[in-house]
Amino acid sequence: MGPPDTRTQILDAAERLFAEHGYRGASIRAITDLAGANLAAVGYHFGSKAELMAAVVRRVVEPINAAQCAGLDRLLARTPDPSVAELVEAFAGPMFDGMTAGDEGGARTSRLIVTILSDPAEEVRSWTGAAEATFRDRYLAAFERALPGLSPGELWFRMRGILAVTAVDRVDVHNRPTPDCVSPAAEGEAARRWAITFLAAAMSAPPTGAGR
Amino acid sequence: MGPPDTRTQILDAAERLFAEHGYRGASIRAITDLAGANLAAVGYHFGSKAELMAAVVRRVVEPINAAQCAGLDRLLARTPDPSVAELVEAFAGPMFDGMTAGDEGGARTSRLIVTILSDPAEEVRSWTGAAEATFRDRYLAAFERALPGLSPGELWFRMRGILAVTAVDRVDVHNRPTPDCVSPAAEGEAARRWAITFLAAAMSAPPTGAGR
DNA sequence: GTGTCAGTCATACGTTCGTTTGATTCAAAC
DNA sequence: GTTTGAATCAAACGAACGTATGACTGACAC
Repeated sequence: MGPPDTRTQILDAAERLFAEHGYRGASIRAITDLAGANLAAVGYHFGSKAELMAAVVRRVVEPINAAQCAGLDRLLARTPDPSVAELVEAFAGPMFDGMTAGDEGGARTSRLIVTILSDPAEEVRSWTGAAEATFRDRYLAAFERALPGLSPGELWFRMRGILAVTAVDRVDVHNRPTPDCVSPAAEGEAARRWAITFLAAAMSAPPTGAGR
Repeated sequence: MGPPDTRTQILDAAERLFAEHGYRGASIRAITDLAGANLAAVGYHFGSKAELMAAVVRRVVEPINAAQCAGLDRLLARTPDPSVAELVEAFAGPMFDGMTAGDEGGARTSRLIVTILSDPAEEVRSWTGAAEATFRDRYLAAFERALPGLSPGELWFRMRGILAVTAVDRVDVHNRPTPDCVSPAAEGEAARRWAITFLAAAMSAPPTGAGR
């Protein structure tokens, strides 16, 4: 409730500008201006622009990862063999939570995640906490049991498909949305249910035959 | 067979470096160095860096769009009501074609497309030819007929899901691929079939109920 | 020979970038 | 009152950027 400290205001401004203009496109001058802070504050509080980006990403990704992890725990505590739909909901659902406050229906956070995923800069790629790899493997194992007969390669492909849809599908990839359609980003709850439906069906598809 | 002219070599180098480092991350100095051309050649042949990017994108996207358009024509010439799987194949298939020569299994071109889709720079977004909007609406109408009962908003969401999966799913979104899995980007043909399976099932999902 | 012109070249300009520095502020500690 | 240390500030640094300029090259036309 107290006045937000400079560090937090810089994080907020950076999260917004990194999402809007990408890592390279957001200068620390623009960030500190938006935050109402001095140019040197980034160096003082974070060390460098790259470390600021890492802090921003950590703040966004960690709660999502924690929720994904907790969701799987909750699921496995109930049954050793969750359904595909349950696994999809537990994995993809958290990406839609906490994306509504101050965020245009999640579009901004989604764009930030896309920026992270697609930015080829080496410094941006070293964002993930150590926890990510372990719980991801746990999901992989759970999906593997729910989808017998699926090759490891195809399962891996499909898990990345979940990431792709949840992240990309909420930003305006087309510059001109069809006018007679409701803007998907405007309705966070609808997007969530659409995504779960879409992905549960996709994950449940029978294995691709080896033949042509 | 003749010696490639400077213009083409710059286009090749730019396509590669834009894909690897993004629009802002690839300097025209690095591009002209890789192309073995002079720094001023970009200005001479293309006018500016933005126009170079536009030329690169046009060269990559136009054959894909043409193939998507032709695929729909071929489909509609056979039957007025193609199946969802046929429509998915016609729409997503061309994104996997012509991505094998000189391109690491399509990963590089995919990354370039992701760069285009996700880069928030205004100048990058004005890439699409006028043809794109029209044939996209034709696909929209065809999917609408094949999927009665789907709201326009959800249909729109699903079509963007196709783009997300075909583009993102072939780049290494995770920095550490699970070691015991075949790298998906390495096998272009497998990725193509996996994507079609994945997306056909996803598109064919029943409409999301209005209820909670 | 002279003129023309597309292409290439070295070089420089002005801007913006990330980072660093050293002074300054100010509340708490003693 | 003095000291301390975290925090903020204006200012400057060198590097890299996109772009512009003017000279040079060589083939072709007349």
